[in-house]
Amino acid sequence: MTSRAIQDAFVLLLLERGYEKVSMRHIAAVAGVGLGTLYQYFPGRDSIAAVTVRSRLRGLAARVEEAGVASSPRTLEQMVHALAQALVGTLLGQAAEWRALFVLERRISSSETYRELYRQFVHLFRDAFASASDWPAEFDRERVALNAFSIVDAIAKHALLVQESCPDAGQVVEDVECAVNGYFLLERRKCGGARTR
Amino acid sequence: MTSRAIQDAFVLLLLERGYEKVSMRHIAAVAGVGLGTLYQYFPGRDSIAAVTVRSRLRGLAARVEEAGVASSPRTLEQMVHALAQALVGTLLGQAAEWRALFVLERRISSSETYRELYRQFVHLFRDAFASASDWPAEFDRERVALNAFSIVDAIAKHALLVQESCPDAGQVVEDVECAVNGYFLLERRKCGGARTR
Amino acid sequence: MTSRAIQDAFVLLLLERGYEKVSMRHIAAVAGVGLGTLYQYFPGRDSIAAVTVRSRLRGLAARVEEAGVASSPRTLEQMVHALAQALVGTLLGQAAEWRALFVLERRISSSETYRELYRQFVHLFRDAFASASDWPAEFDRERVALNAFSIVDAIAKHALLVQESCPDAGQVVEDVECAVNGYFLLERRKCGGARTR
Amino acid sequence: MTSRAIQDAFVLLLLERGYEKVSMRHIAAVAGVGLGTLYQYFPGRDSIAAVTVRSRLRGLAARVEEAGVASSPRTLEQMVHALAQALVGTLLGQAAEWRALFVLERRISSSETYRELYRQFVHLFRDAFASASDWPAEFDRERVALNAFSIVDAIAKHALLVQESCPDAGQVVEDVECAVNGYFLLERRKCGGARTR
DNA sequence: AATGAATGAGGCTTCATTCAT
DNA sequence: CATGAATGAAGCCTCATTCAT
Repeated sequence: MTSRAIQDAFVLLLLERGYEKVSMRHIAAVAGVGLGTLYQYFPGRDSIAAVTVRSRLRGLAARVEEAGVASSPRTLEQMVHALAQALVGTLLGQAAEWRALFVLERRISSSETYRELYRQFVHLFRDAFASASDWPAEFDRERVALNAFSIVDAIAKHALLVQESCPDAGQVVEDVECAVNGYFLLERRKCGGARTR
Repeated sequence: MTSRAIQDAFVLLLLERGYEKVSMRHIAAVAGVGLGTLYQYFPGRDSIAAVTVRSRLRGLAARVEEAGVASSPRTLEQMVHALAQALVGTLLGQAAEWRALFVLERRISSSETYRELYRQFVHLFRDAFASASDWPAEFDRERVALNAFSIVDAIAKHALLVQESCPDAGQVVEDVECAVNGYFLLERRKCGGARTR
Repeated sequence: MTSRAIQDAFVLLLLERGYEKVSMRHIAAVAGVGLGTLYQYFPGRDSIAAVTVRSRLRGLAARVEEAGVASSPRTLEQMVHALAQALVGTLLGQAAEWRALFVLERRISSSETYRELYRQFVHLFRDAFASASDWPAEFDRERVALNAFSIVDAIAKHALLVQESCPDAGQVVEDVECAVNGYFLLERRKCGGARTR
Repeated sequence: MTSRAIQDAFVLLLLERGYEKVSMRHIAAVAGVGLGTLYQYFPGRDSIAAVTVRSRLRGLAARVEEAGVASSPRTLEQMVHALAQALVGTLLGQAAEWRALFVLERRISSSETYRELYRQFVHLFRDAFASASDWPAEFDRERVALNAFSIVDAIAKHALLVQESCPDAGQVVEDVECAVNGYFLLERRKCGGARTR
């Protein structure tokens, strides 16, 4: 599809030259379409950036959601592993591209837009966790999912943005699992303690 | 001084608008000088960025060095605390500014330039550590200083670049101390083990 | 055509203001196109000058060539007259313009470019002369054409560049014919002498 | 003298870079004075050009005048030779410089200024000729001197401006003498004819 | 008198966007 | 729908000139 070709061209050039040096002519040339065609699909330059970022993030969310949906019931730990694997694996698999997209996102989205996006991922985590066979009924689903996602997001973005050379995905997944499971443990204790007191 | 006013204006605009959207006319206006004056002090736009970043980093180095120099003798742990306090305190005290400068630096300096800068900080750490009262004579000064600085740098930049809202400086300093002192402990053990064997 | 309009505007302004004072905005305004349009047709300011000069010279060559081509056979003297008439007539007909173009050409073309251009005119003369009914078979075509063209060029450019007020074209043509025919006479004598010896 | 140093610097740069690319900073640097100093001696950039050209031409006139003044009486032919020798010798001795100055003069002087300058040379010739021992009393001094100078000027400028490589001064002087003496001959005949009729 | 820091007009060029085909 | 020629705002930079020291 043409819109997809345009977005792919944009991402390619974003990596090669940085956002401010990606011109509409470049995009059109790489996408293999006419200059005017860009304006048939997008109202302007910034829009290509915004739509591309959002579209890629939707794709990321879809992959993570898919990993969280399973026919057979799973434990919470298995679920954490599956989600972490999907998220971290996808990001580090195309590290440079995702790095560029996240940096760009910081630049173009308002904090409002950003919150909305964040919430989507949190809901996704929430639903996945809730489907786990051993999800503690006493957990505040919204709050726990938010915290869990924050942890995953922090570690993954750190791996992506800070380290010069890309770290090993397996290691990062392990770190994520460790941190999230540790968090769940503490949450359980809090709940239990509150109850038994 | 005029050069300083220009650099200050540049940093201000860098924070407000991002590098690519900082125009020479903007800088001149904010610095309160004529457009041509910019070109009396800097050969061009990129140069303002480069000199500003380097100058700020030299200032940072000076503050850290100052913190490492003391009339009374100090233990290694005290020295680590002093250096970490100075570095982290300075960075997080103006977090947004330093974030912007580090991001910009990634974009404009060659890896060569970057290495040179890194080395300066390592030497600074090396000399400070060597002046500690309990610096282990058996340590390889160069290597140990390099590793110690890398740890500090990693944790500080993480705090600066990754986290959305600025973390508490005291907490970050604690983390840094913990990590560096732990590293020293392991180094000592290695050396001791090697000797007793 | 737009490219032609730009070149015409350039020549007009070249006459009025001199090369260095012809700005892109002036050209655009006089050509009746937008500023950006200039850069659709030419990569930059110098290119407009270069292309314009070359294009006019090609036009000149075309007119001279046309004058040299005739259905009915002609004597060498008639051919010299026809070529001289075409060349001198064209140059002096728009003396100021050609003066400016030649001065500009001196400034922008490398000697290499200049030689290439010169050669084209020489070839043109060579072919025209060779088609004359009484062209001496014993003439070295290349060399004789080169010398003949050099004579014509010298006299024509003198008339164009040196004299303040434009001289009479008829007079200049006469001078040219006289010089070239004289040259042919001497060449014939040399060849004849060589043969009879 | 400072003014002279400035003019010399200007001429040097004029030869190297062409008028439009000679900047005030360049001139100041080459002249070894401060930028502001230029404005103490000349009201502006164009003035440096104008004064320099005029000054050099005055120098030229002085040399020619000197050649025309002699203690011992001389024939008209000797006078022609002396003047031609001085004029052509000076011009071709520094051909590149004079070429640049004459081209520049064309660009900056109004036709009024030019006429004034021309007249000075004509008067100079007039007085020199009048001092010749065999100056024909019946000659109209003004008119004859004007024509004679025009001839000299035309041939000398031709030699200077048109020819790529500098021609031999001796040859040019010979040409000049021949042309001027021929002119005098015809003038004498006219006068004589008018008288005998 | 000499200096050069400061100035801003003006030149070249790029590029997002429009619009007629 | 698709195209790309045309446009002009806006950016970078140079340089003649001024003026306080």
